[in-house]
Amino acid sequence: MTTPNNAKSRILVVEDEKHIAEGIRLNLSLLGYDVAIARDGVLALQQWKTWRPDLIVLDIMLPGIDGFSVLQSIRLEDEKLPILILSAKATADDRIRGLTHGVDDYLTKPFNLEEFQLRVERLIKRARWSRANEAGSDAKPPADKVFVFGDNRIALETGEAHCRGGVVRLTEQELKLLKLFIKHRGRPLSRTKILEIGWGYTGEMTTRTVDNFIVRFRKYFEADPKKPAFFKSVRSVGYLFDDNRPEDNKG
Amino acid sequence: MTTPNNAKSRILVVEDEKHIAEGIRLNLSLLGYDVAIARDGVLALQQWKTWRPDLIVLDIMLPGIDGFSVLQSIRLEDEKLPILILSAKATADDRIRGLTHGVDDYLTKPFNLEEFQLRVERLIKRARWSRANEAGSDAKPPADKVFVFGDNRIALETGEAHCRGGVVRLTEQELKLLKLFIKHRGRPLSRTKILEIGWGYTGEMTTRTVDNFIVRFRKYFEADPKKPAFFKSVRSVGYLFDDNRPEDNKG
DNA sequence: GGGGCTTTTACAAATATTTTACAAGTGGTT
DNA sequence: AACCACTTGTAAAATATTTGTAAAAGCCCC
Repeated sequence: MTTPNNAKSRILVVEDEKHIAEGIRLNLSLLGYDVAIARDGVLALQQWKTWRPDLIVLDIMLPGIDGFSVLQSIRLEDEKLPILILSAKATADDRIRGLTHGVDDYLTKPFNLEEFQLRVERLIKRARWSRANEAGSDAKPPADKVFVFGDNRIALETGEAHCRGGVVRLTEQELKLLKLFIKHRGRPLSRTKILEIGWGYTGEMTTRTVDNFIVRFRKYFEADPKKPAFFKSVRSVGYLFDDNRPEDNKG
Repeated sequence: MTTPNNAKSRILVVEDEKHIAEGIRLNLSLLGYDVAIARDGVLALQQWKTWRPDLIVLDIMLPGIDGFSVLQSIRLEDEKLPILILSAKATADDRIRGLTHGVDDYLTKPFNLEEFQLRVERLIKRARWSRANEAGSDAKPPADKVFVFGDNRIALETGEAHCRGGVVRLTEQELKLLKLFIKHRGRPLSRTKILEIGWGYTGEMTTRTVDNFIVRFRKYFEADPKKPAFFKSVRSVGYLFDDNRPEDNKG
């Protein structure tokens, strides 16, 4: 499967046997990764520091500093960087030793190439998910003080809502829920999620609480509560707050 | 404000051999996890739905629906939930099959207990990192996955389908089935498999349910529903979703 | 103890899914 | 080509599930 890579992920291969290293490099390159090779532990650490790879494929048997030391050294500074160990021997004890030190995956040589590729892809994918929030991405600024949609104007600080029909003072819970919807505007929110975030409930529960709030919101803010334009329900999921912004300047 | 996320992590163990299951439960409990056991595939899916575990330990050989169907069924709805496979046999092919379907880790029975524990902890830890940004605090994952075929555009996250004839909001079941087809595009899917993965049914059954969904899909997405270009039927087998992609790169 | 919320309860209404029933299609065999 | 034994397509009826809503019951704070 071709991955639509915006930025190629970087993989550092630490392996002293040149032909193996090159083989791996070739393969990962074909998968669309940016690959670098380090032939010993010192170079590995150096590369890791300067090049900041997204994944490290690490041979355990290395000249000089051995793989485990490299591993531990890295883990002192980066807890999350995915590391996949390649090893000739692999007793349970070896694997345990690796896992204890924060290895993510463990393959024994000779390994099946396809399996290797799949494992690499999986690790990279997971790391991406993790990293998503790290950089803060381009989160929509959740509106400063006043949020406007349709004919409605809501002062998020004070909870004063100007809508068709006059001014309403929103209650605390209403405001909380409304903020939640605003934050997630444009995508469906499951009832469970809503209850979890807004109420701290957990697990399965049946309550019509949320629905009642929705009813109220629709009364306040919808031109025709029977045909909601903003607070739409998504059957068997929950609700979707859709502020029909004329132009959604994305990105 | 701060979400009440102090709760113990939940682990669902899917395993039919009672003494193994209990052994695992005991061990994981001692590590401080909340453990539940499901003795077959159907129960597993049920538990997963209602209990929302943070990790699933899945035996492949199960009575009724097999582990892979359970796996696939879950992956249709949750891409990220960490899943660790336990299996008696473990050829490279088995592992590849698992990894292809989004398995996170693969252990062969009999396994070393300590290794098992370490792997579980690692998976849980990583999943926590990933989950941090989910909906808990801020922001939204940047990319919506959109699948395109013919004149149709389907937002897989929200279930909004743009097709000839306008936009349709797909129902849960439609979406689930559609994802299943997309995942298996180009390959025929037997009715039985479809029912197993998409519905959790097991055994022999006669129902026209699937066909009805197909009818609907064809109505939504086919230029000429009578001569389907995408949702083809394969006589005496089932259906085949064929997105006529110009080129399917990758060998 | 009253007033203003919030949550639960209890149905009615809306919508989705599954079954039923039958028409239509397919392939193989004479 | 006509027949048979299936298999698939489809609509409509029957079920099942999910939402909408009001009214009753709980809570909490003066």
